[in-house]
Amino acid sequence: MSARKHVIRPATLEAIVEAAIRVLNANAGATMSEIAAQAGVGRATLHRHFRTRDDLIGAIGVRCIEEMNAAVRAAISQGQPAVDRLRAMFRAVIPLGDRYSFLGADYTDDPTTRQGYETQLHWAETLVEDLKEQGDVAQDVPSRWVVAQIDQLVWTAWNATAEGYLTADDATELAVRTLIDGLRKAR
Amino acid sequence: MSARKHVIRPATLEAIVEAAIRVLNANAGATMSEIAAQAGVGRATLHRHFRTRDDLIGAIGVRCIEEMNAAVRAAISQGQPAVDRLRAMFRAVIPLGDRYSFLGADYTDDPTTRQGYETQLHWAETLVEDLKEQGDVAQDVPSRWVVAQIDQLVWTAWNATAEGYLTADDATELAVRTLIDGLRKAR
DNA sequence: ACCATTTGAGACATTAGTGTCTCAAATTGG
DNA sequence: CCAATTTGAGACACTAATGTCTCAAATGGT
Repeated sequence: MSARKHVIRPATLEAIVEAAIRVLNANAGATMSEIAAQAGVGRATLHRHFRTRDDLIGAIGVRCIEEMNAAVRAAISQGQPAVDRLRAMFRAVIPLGDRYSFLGADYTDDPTTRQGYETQLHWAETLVEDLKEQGDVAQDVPSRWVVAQIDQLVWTAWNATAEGYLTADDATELAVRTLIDGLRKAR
Repeated sequence: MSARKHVIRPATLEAIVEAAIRVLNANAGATMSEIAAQAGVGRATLHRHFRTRDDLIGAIGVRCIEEMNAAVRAAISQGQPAVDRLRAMFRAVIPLGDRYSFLGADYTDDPTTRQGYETQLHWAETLVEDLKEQGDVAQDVPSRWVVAQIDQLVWTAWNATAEGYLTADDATELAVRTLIDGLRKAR
């Protein structure tokens, strides 16, 4: 990101970023041409505002992560019990699945992205600690396992809604239930 | 796969396949040169036995899937209760994680691969049906969700052992427990 | 309506990877 | 130990994508 002489037009920026997210989620190896075409923008314009492909990927990576962190922050309130925070987090993040799922595949080493990711991780870790304290998760389960499980559940839940066999709400409920109580039977 | 005039030497074939699996798991976009180098083999030899890159990927894809299916088949016996089959499957598959994890990323449309994948899926589906019948999984949970969960658990479990915070046995046990009973507390 | 500035289109050089080929050297089986 | 055949190394043509540049045309602010 950066433009010296050229100032990007907001509409152009918007078109590029949205197209890039859309296209890269469909195909992590998509080319600049494809992205430009989908954005309805000349390929040169892409390079004008994002010198290299990595710049572009880095920029939208940052955007997605911040979008996600913002959604989570907006969805939870401090006093809530841990399980409710977990549920709120799922509810906030699952609808965003189709926007940020490319982040896993198109790995970037951008420092800002990495930092945003650290924030998420840290947030998840404290959530897990709270879940343990309140007896929602057994103490003997490694926290890293729980965090990994939460990550995977978000992905599975997004997939389930994308494939259409669950609504976002049902997926949220099922994710919480799977993590805490398992699938044996409802309680 | 296929060689008209040249017959591949078993040692060469082995070196190539193993290197390809290793390298592609580390980096799904790895080049033929990298694979050849890692196999200690000339790049031309790669092309001699696998005309195109897709041929190579297809071939090792088939190999991995068959390896996996064989491991599962060997690990379970017919009369077993569903939960035990589930456990046996985890135990058999988790150690193979580092070999077949590239299959998800480096997507191939090879018909044989696809068929092997269908076999796995079908197998998993009947397992889930049996789990439901025996009351290990609630009837109201969509089977696709359960299958997806199992898939994810294999991956998470492999990851956990790769990162070293769980032994293969502990990961197996935890995976079963997570799926059936959830993480609230041991029973 | 004008002027400054961004944009689109296309030409261009560059790079990286693929796939083919040839020939000398190494390996294997008999 | 010899003959047949695979292998390695390098040259080669080809393709696809990246990134740069220029200039005419569209756009937006005033």
